[in-house]
Amino acid sequence: MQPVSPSGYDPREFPPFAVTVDIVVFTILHDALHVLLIERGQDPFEGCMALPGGFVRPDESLDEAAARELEEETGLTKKEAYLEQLRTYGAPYRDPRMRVITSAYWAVCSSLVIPEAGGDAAFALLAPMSEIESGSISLAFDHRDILQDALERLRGKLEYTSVGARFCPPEFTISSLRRAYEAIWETRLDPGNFHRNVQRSPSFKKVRRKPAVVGRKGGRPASLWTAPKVEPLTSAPLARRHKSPMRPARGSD
Amino acid sequence: MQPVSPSGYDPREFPPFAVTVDIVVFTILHDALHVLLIERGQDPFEGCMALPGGFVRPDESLDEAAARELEEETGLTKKEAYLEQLRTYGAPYRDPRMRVITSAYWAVCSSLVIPEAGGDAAFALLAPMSEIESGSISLAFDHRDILQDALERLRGKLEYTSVGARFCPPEFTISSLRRAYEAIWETRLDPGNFHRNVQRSPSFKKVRRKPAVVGRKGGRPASLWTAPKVEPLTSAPLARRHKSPMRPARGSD
DNA sequence: CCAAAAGTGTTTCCTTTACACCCATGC
DNA sequence: GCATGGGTGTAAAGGAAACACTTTTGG
Repeated sequence: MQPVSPSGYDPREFPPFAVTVDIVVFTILHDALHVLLIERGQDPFEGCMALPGGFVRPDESLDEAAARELEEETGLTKKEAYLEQLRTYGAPYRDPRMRVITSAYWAVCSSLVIPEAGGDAAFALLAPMSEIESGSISLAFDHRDILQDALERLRGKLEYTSVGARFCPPEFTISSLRRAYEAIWETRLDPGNFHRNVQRSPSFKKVRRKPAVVGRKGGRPASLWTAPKVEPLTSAPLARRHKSPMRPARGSD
Repeated sequence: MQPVSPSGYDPREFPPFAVTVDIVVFTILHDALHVLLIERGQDPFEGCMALPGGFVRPDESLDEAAARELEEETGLTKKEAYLEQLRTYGAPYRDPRMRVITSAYWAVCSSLVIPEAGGDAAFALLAPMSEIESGSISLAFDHRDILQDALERLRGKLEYTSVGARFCPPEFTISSLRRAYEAIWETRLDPGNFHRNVQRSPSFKKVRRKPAVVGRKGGRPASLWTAPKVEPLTSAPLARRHKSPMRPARGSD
């Protein structure tokens, strides 16, 4: 039989791989970055937490599989969440049962309703990213690595793109966007400078002034803004990511 | 049978995927960015050019497969080339024969000896990236997309990391590094400012002064430098990537 | 000597930063 | 009024860009 690939191998000679997608779903809760985890009720890593995910079907692309799994596990559609491939993990024994490679994706959403656990079905929770980094949560497979890589990617993209806006509802205030940045970078940002940079950025548009949400304590009502799409920021970043963990801002803290 | 994954599927129910790696090997030739391509002699896309690559074996990780294929096709080891995963491409019919997903990698090397084509064996060539972008080369599968994504990643990483040094031999002059930047970004950079930025960067170390290569026409001999590892640039980037395609520099040209 | 490339100094300009201050609202 | 957060002004500090100039070689 003739070889059918440039490297001289016939695909049919090769043992099958299972291909999955795993999704890191980020959201902000109580001014802290959280990720969606699901408790495994089955054999490998039973009782550990794992990223939501599942097998890629024969008729769908990786992106489609990720979008489908995201919707199945959270109800979020492509309109409601940002979704991007992170990287693919393929160590030979990352799944002890068989050869599985997984394309990890990361998603950003502004709010997430967690289905309540019913009976012994897998239950889901939003875990603070800080608890994952501190190692106090047991994670299945190589999901700790994936989460670490996803966090790194998120923190980087926050600086150079408008993806941060996806942590906020479609119409949001500049200060709520700033609080998302502060949560993700674990830093404090100057409100005045941040405000100016959002104003100047062509990625953000002001919408009609409107009395904001109910639970306000006082203070001037904020204008609402939108970010029509996630795109690289031309002109200046909204804020700069610093190496040093915390930078004090003026005023009270 | 019990479901064995959080999403309730048994891996054994799923049709097999073939998994390959494809590698974008970048190098500088005649002050222009080139990539290694191989002519396909077989069925799908016969006569088109394709990225080097091959099937992932059952006992190796994706990174190992990429490193092995790189060595098989170019002779380059991990010491001699930088190698990094780009992303994974998995459209259902990207290979018309069967379901194949491919993890694309990109590599950077300072020099590359192309094995001469023998008989009707697949022959390799270094193609200028400009010719690929202009569309004058027929590429197999989705390899044009992969090359475009790889170029974008390379251009970005050039700004924030020391990966550009891998286009130069282990010991190199600052001006040869600058010429690599100029080739990849298709721009001109100020020699004085670039020099100062390399000097200041902790990622670069000056080695003993040495009379440089033979084919020199005159001019003060340059010091040699090394970049021990590819890492994010602290302090300032060596140069800034501009949106506008060409920026004139002082002096002739 | 001159030409050419390496490397340094310096000025100008622009961005970022820090923070003072005013604005608009709830209580 | 007063507290609170929204939003603007601005001066000082820092860094990048442009380019003049010095250094060191080959011919």
